[in-house]
Amino acid sequence: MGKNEISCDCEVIHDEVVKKVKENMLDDENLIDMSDFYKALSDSTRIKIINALYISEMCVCDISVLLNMTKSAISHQLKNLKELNLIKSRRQGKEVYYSLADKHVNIVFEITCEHVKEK
Amino acid sequence: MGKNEISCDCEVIHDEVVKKVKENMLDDENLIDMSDFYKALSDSTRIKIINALYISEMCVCDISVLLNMTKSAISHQLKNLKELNLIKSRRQGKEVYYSLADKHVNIVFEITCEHVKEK
DNA sequence: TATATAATTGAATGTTTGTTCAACTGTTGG
DNA sequence: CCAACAGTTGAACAAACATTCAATTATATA
Repeated sequence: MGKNEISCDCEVIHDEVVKKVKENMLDDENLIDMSDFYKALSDSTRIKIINALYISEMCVCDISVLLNMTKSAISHQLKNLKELNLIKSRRQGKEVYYSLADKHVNIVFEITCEHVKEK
Repeated sequence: MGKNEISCDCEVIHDEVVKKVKENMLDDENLIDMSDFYKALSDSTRIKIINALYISEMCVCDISVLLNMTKSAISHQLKNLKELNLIKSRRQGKEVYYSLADKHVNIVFEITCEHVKEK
């Protein structure tokens, strides 16, 4: 299928609107980064982890107990969050401690928290 | 399985930390609302729609052309976004125009946009 | 060194989800 | 009333994903 082939099933109705929006939209790359960021927070286990780490640095065992889930399940989700740069980790002896990566994460969490509460 | 049965596979290591976090975490209900909100923005099609509506109110056909997708696919995603109160709609003749539900959506979009750009 | 515990990993499984397809509803204008 | 077009809907399908399970790595300590 050619690059410019049209796969929508209609004609444009408002040329100027589509043109204006096309010119002002973010790049695909930025938008995909944004959706990936939101994807990280779109699961209830992961948002609970973020909420927990917002309050305090924690090790995997403690998070497991807190959320009443296996270490394996938690560890998989921590890996997801780390790969998306939302959290960071440090090892101290046998334990690995996780915390939020930076203040951006805090801020977005807070803003959305307020947004949801006001509904 | 009983409500209080433990399904994690370890013992708590730092009692005080877990206690403190448990006391300060948001309610499950709030956290699930938050993850649902993020879920709405976690797909690249939906975030493109949000970005488009951030710039201008649009009808389904125009969004289809803009994103080069079928009206059906767009309509399904618009339904998702509307059920989560991120967008609203008004019918004018044959066309249905969609726009962002309120300023909260704008704000969260802007904040995350900045966050992602700064990485 | 051997053992115990913390954590990670990969494969497997069941669930969720995005898009397609075809049929349908709602509205306008001839 | 009917034809044309905008939009919606539900079922089907494939892809993505969360958790489980079993095996493995890493570290501390007896």
